[in-house]
Amino acid sequence: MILQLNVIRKRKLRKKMQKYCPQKIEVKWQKQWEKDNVFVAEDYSKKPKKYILVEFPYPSGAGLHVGHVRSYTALDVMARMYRLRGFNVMYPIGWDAFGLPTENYAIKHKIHPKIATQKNIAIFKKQLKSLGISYDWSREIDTTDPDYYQWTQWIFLKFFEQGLAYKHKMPVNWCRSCKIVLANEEVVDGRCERCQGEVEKREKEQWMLKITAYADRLVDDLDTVDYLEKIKAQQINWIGRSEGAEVNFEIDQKFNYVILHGYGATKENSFYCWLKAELEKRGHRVQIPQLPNTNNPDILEQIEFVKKNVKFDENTILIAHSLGSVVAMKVLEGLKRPIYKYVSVGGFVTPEFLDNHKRPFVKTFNWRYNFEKICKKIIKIRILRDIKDHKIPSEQADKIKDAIGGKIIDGTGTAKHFLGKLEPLVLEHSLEQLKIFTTRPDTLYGATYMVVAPEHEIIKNYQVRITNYSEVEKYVKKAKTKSDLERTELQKEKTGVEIRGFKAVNPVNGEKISVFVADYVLSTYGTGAIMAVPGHDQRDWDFAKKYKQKIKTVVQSKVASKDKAFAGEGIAVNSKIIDGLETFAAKKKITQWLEKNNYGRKAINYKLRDWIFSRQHYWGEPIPIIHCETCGTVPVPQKDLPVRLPDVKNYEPTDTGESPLATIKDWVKVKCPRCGSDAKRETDTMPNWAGSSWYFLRYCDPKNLKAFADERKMQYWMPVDLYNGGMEHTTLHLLYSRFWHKFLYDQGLVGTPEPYARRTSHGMVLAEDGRKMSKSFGNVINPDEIVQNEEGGGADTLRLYELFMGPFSEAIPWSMDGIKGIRRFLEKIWVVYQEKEMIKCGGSCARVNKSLSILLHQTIKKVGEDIENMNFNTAISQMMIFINQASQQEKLPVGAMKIFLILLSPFAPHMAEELWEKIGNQESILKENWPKYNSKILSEEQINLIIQVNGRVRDTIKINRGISQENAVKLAEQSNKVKNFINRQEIKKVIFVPDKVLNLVV
RNA sequence: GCCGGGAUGGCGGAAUGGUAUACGCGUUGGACUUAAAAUCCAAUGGCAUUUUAUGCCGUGAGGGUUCGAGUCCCUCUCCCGGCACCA
Repeated sequence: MILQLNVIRKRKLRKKMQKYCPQKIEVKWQKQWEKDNVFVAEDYSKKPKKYILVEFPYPSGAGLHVGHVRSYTALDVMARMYRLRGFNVMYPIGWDAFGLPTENYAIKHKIHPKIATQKNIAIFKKQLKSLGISYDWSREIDTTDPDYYQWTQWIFLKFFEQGLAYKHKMPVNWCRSCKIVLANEEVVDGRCERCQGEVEKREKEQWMLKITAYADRLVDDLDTVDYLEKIKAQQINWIGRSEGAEVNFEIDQKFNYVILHGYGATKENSFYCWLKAELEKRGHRVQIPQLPNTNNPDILEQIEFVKKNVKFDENTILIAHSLGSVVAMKVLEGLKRPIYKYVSVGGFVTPEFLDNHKRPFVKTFNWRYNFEKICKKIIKIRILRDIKDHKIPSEQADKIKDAIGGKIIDGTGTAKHFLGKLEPLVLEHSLEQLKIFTTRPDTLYGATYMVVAPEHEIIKNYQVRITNYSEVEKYVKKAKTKSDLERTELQKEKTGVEIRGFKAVNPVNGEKISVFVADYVLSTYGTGAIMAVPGHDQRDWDFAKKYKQKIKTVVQSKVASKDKAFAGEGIAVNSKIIDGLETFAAKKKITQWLEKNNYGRKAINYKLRDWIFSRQHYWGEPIPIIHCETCGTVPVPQKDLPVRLPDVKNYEPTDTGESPLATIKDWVKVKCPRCGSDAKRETDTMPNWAGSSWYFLRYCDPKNLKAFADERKMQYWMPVDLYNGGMEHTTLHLLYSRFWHKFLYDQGLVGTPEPYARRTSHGMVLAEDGRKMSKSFGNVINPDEIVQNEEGGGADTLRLYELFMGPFSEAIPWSMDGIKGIRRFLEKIWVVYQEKEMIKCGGSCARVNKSLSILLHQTIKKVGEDIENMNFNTAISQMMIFINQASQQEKLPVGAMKIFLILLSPFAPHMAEELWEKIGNQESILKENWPKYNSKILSEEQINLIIQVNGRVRDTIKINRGISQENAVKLAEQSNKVKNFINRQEIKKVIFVPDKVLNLVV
C-alpha cells in the first residue's frame, strides 16, 4: 500500500518536472544579472577588496578559443566565491587590440583595422556574455581607443624624460616577410615568431626602453611576490644574471701619447705626472706640451703652440683634460692625417660651466668647430664623464658625443673632475686594452688566447696594424651576412681566424697571447670578447684543438679527461697567487688582485637586452616625438596628446622599412613645439606589448581624462590580488609590465613596487588528438558549439568541463566524452532538486539525515579550500560525490540542499540560480553568504581504523573518531583476521596514529 | 648542456608518510523498452587457488630511510616546458 502511494507520488512529480534546457535558463539569468548590475565593483567600498585579473584577449577574427574559456571561468569561479564571502571583487575585462594580425587582415581585405577590431570585439563580447562570466563590463577598456592610448604615449614620454627611452642605431632582427623589426623575444630559433620566416640582421635606428636598468630589481623582487615557481624560474632565466669579473688585457703595441692639460694647469702638476709615469712604465712615448698663458689662455695661441711643438701620427693617442679638450678639437680640425685615438677627460664643447663667472677665457674663445672634419681625424673616441663633476655640466659629454660620436664612459673620479693622484678610469681608457667578461676569473692563468666577436670594434680600429687584414675582413663579412639561424645551426664546427700583427698580454703572468676573431663569440653579450680558457671551457677546448692552441690546467679535477674540458669547480693549481684555493675563494682573491692593480673589477652581466620599442607599422600607438633640426628630439607636449593615428590609404609597410605613416606628408609635417620651426613627426609606432604593460592600472579608473588613473583609486585597488594568464607571456608581457610598473613606482605615480601579488598560469587546452588546436590541423573546438548544443552542452556544462578536465595549470587534451559526463552530472542535480521530497529541518539537517549532513560539511570544506588553491577538478569531484549520495535518498533536508546550490553557484551559476528560484527563493542566490563548515559535525563521522600487522593491512574496524590506543588495541585483538597474523606471537611494538592507523609489530 | 615540471588502471586523473587507483570516461552484465537511444542498478589493476575468500604482486627502473613509501633520500631512464656558442 505504502509502496503504491510512493509510486503515485513519484508519477505526479514527474509530470511536474521540466526538462533541463540550459539555453533557456542561461539567457534568462544573463539578462537578469545585466539588468541588476550585480557585478559592478564599487570604488572605496568598506568591504575588503579583491582585484582578480585575467589577461585581456586580443580580439582576433577567429573568435574566442576554448583556452580563453578555461582561464576566464576559473577566475570567474574565484570571483564569484569571493563575492559570496563578502569581498568587494573587481573582475574586469578589455581588449588588447593593437597589433599585426588585425593589420594583416586590413591589408588583405582593405578594411580599416579600427573597423575590423570593432567587429571582432563585438563577437568576443557576445561569446563572453554567453558564458555567464561575472565581468564588470562598466570598466571595459580598449587599447586602441585614443582616450586610452594617450596615456600609453604619456607614460612613454615619462620614460623619455628620464632618459630610459632612447634612440639607438643597432643591428636589429628584421623579418623579411613581415617587413618588421622584431624584439629579441619575438625571435624563436632564429625565426619570426609569427610567420616562421627567416630573420636577418639590419642596422636601424630604433627606439629603445632601458629595461636593463631594472634587471636586478626584476630578479630580486620576485622574492616579494607569490608567483608559480616555474614562472619565477623562467623570468630569472630570461634575465640571465651572471656574476663575475671584467678583466682588461693590454695590447702589446707602442703608442705616442699626447696629453693636453686644462685651464690653469701646468706640465708638472699631479694629474699628468702619474699618467705619464704609468704610460712610460709600459714603454710608450709621452709628450706633454706646456700650453702658453695657462691662467689666461688664448685659444689661437695655444693651437699654434701645439701644432708647432707636437708631432701627430697614426699611432698617436690624444688625451685632453677639461679646457684642453677644446684645444684638442681645434687642433684635430686642422690635422692632415688622422690620429688613432682621442680621449676627452672631463671635456666640453660649449661655454656652459657650473662656475662660468670665474672664467675670463669664456668670452675670448672661439667655440665654433667643424665637427665633420674633426670626425675624419680620429678612429676611436672615448668621452670620460665624472658624474660628480663640479665644473662641467654632465650634458657636455652628450654634446661631444652628438658632435663627433664615440663612446661615453660614466664614472666617478677619485677626486672631482678627474683630478686625483691616480685616476683608474683615465688610465684604463688611455691604454689600449681588450676588455673581457668572465664568470670564472679564477681560471685567468689558464687563458691561452683570446677571441673577439666579428662585430668587435678592434677589427675596424686596428685595420692598419692587422697584417692579415684581408683574411680577417673576409671572415667578418661572411659571419655578418649569416642570420642568427645560420649561425646557431652551424654551431657544431667552430670557425675563426687569428688576427695577426699584435698580441694581448695576460695581466696575471705577462704572457703574450694570440687574438682570434670567431663567431662563436657574441657581440651582444658581455664585452664581445672573451679570454679563452680551453682547459676549463668546452667551447674553448674545441676551438683550441682545431687551431692548435695551448691547453693549461688551472683547476684540479677528480675526473680528469683527455678529451674534454673540466668546467667544474675545484682547487686552483698553476695559478701562483691563488694556488690551493677552492673556486669560490679563488674568484674572490683574484678579483681583489685585479681591482688593486687596475686590471679589472667585479662585474655583473645580463642576458636581458634593452627592449626594442619601435615598430614600422600602422596599427600601433604613434610614438609621440617630434624631430626638429635645431632642437633635436622633442617630446610632444602633454596638451597635444594623444597623437592620433591618421587615416591612411595603404597599411602596408614600405620597402625601406619605414612605417606607412611616413607616406602621409601632412601628418608628418609639424611645427617644433620648442622653437616653432618646421619639424617632422616620428613615424614609428609602439609594439603590441605597450598597451598591455599598464592596462591593469586603467581598470581602476577607466574613464579618467585627466590622468592614466586616479591615485586614490589605485591606492584602493592595487596591487592585483590574483593574475592568471598563459605561460607564453612569462618572459614578455609579464616582465614588461613589471618593468613599467616599477618605473611608475619610481616616479611616485603608483603605490606598490610590484603590480601583481599572485600570478598563476593555466595549462593549454589541447585538441582531442593531443596536438595544439590549430586551423591548419582542423581540430579547433569552438566554444559556441558547446554552449549552443541543447542535447549535450550549455554554458554551465562547458564551464564545469573546462575545470574538471584536469589540473588547472596543466595542459590537457579536449574530450567530447568528458563533456557528456559533466552534462550527466548537471542533469542529475536537476532531477534531484525536482524529484526528491524536500524536508524542512528547522535548523538541523543532521537530524533528518546525519550521513548526508556530514558529507555536506566535508563538501563545504573541500570545495572552499579547493577553489582557493585552484584545484577546481577535485572540487567538482566532491560535488559529484555529494549529488550521488543525495540522489539515492528518498527525502532530502532542504537546508543542506540550499547550501549545496551555493557551493555549485560559482561553477554553474545559471543552474544554481534557476534551482534556487525553483525551490522557492525570491532573491538571487548571489545575495547569499558562502557557507562555513561545522567541525563538530565533521568529527561525528564514523571512520575506518586501519589495522596493520607488521606494516601490512590486515583488517579495518569502524570506530568513532577519537578512540584511544588502548581501546583500539583491544578491538584489534578481537579480530580473527588479526589474530591469524599475530599467530600468538608477542606484540613488540604498537604504533598508533589517532583515527588513521594501528600497527602491531610482532 | 643548464633550469623547471612530470611518469599512477583501457583513458583524463585522485591521494597532509598511513586502506593506491577518489571523481569522470570507457568496458561488461543486468533493469526498463517491441527495439534502440536515454536513464537506472551492479561489476571493473594483475596473478593464483580443490577453500570465491583469501593470498601474493602492483604507482618509469634500481637501491636506501621507516613499523609503514606513489609520497622522503641516492642513482638512472624516458617525457613535457623554458633557455641555450650567454664566456
